[in-house]
Amino acid sequence: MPWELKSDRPIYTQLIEHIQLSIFSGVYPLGSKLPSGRDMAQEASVNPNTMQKALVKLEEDGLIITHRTSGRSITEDARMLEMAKTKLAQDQISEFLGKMQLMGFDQKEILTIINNMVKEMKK
Amino acid sequence: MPWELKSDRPIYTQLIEHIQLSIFSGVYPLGSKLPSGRDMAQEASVNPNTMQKALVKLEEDGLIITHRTSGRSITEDARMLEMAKTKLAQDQISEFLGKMQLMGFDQKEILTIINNMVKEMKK
DNA sequence: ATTATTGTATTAAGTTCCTAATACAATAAT
DNA sequence: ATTATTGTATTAGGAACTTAATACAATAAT
Repeated sequence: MPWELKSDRPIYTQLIEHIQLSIFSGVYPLGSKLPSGRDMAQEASVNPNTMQKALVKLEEDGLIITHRTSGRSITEDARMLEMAKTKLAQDQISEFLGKMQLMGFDQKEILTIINNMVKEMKK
Repeated sequence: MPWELKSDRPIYTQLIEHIQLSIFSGVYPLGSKLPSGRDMAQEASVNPNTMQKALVKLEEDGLIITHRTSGRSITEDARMLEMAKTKLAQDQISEFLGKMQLMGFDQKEILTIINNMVKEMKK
């Protein structure tokens, strides 16, 4: 899968999303070793520090583990990965619900609008 | 209601949210005249241009109307206001669903997680 | 007609964020 | 022991954004 980096958004966030998808979809299996940061940077045509920033965030989220001098690997624990995935979702949802409340929507309204939009998407 | 401006987020976005709430909750009734931009800026202890930026955005969203030299007013049309409110919600939801999809979640998963979180919130 | 009040445009200063260049540190490989 | 490879830290340049200062334009009020 190519990296398809655009300039309308920070590169490192796009790297994060790309690698997340690679992990979730099994491109990098559980426990497998990742290419070195420099190699990944070169493959994505990106400065090593930019890739570094993405990888550090992914470690904070619990998706990958770094071994000081021998590279990084995907977490071995399937439940850990599923929890990390759920946490990512919950962070997004919290932020989303917070904004909606700031705009004056209550939970009932939010659910109604979401259900309508999902219905539209399924058409 | 005080303005309660914090420094962890752009001021103008907080002004937008504050004024939105004032409109949605009826502090500024439909069709009523708003204080001048300068007055509102002073009341919020903010530079006039910062308030200006918030007001321009609110006009783009269809919530208020500007009369070149005689100030601004809230839209008179209740349906327009309701539409503007819904559009704000839909913009948020689109952005949210987009991020979730980038992270690899499908619609079913998204709905499941949201329902669980809303259940939690109601406790 | 004059003045005061309104929104608008221009410009600049300050800040934060992103990206890159470079050097450093630790250790696996030989 | 030496070397190559790994992640890390530091620093700087530049871009984008936020806020502010100031001047301008139009018109309602007098």
